[in-house]
Amino acid sequence: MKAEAVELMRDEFAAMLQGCGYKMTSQRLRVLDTIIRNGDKHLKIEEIFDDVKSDNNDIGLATIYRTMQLFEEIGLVRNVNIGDGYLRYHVVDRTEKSEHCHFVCKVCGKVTDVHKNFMSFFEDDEFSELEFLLTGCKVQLVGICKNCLEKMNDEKK
Amino acid sequence: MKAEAVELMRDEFAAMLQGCGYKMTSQRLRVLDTIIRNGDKHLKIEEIFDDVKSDNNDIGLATIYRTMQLFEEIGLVRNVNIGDGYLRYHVVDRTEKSEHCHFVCKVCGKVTDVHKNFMSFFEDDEFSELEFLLTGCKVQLVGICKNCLEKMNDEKK
DNA sequence: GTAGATGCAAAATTTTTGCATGCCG
DNA sequence: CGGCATGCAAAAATTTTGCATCTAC
Repeated sequence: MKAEAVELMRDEFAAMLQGCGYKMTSQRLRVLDTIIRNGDKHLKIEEIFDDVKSDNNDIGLATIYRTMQLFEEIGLVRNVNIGDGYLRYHVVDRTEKSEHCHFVCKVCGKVTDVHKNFMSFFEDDEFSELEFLLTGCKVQLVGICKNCLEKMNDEKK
Repeated sequence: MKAEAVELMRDEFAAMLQGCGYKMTSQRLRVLDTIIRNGDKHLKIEEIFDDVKSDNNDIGLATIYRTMQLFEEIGLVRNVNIGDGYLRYHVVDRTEKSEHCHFVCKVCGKVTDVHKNFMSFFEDDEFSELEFLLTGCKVQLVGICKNCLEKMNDEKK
């Protein structure tokens, strides 16, 4: 998504915020821009902070924390936990039927989105015995990415 | 698993440690005892700390951190991330074919183990295009547990 | 005896909070 | 204007580290 897209979304974004009793501010718009430009990067707070600051305009770290909590609350982003100890976020794609899953390379740590609906896996009869209401699922695949596999092969030679 | 079981495991445990160049200590044995007695509780560091301390014998918090890192390294435990911001651990059951998954109640936060092998879900042809070597998967189911569902029903009445 | 382990306290990290000031609606 | 938002700094909370001492092997 390009900067123009962010520009176009601006009104819709303001409406979302106001609908929940929040205000549109330049900081929130700049954070929105950053997370949309890095839609698939699963940025952590510090990375969002650095990116937002890079436009020669200061912002407080606390504002990033508060803004991401707000974005999560209004359903704009979701947090991803790849086990590296940082809060990471990705933009929610409303056209997806269910949350996508993440493949994490255990060599380089890179996260790759896998767009596939897993909910159906968990909605069959086998699970009816579990006695709870299932509303969502998070799937994390772990392995070694193509890049790292190639590097490992090169080193062998 | 009872205390006797821990006692019986002691030699095997010592062998595991020594095989990796580590020493058997009373602290490590007490931590082992705690995590085995609470096998399905997914304790966080502080809870392990409190439990180990409760036998009227002091231990340092740093030791718990170092011990859990060690246990993870030798494959005795695995960390679970239910998104509450704490490092949590569960004992690895070597009789399970793959890692089990966790159901997290979004009302009370309780974690329930679901013993089911999901790896086969991800090993079919649809995934061959993904271009990475899949070695494991973590599945987290989210919903509302039986207890909370009942409470919600009671409140309606 | 020696290398690894512990305990304590200090440090480092990450995240939250209080409060004066600023700015959206 | 009024109240929500921001920035800063201080505080909290979690985890790591350094070092003297201790202990397993």
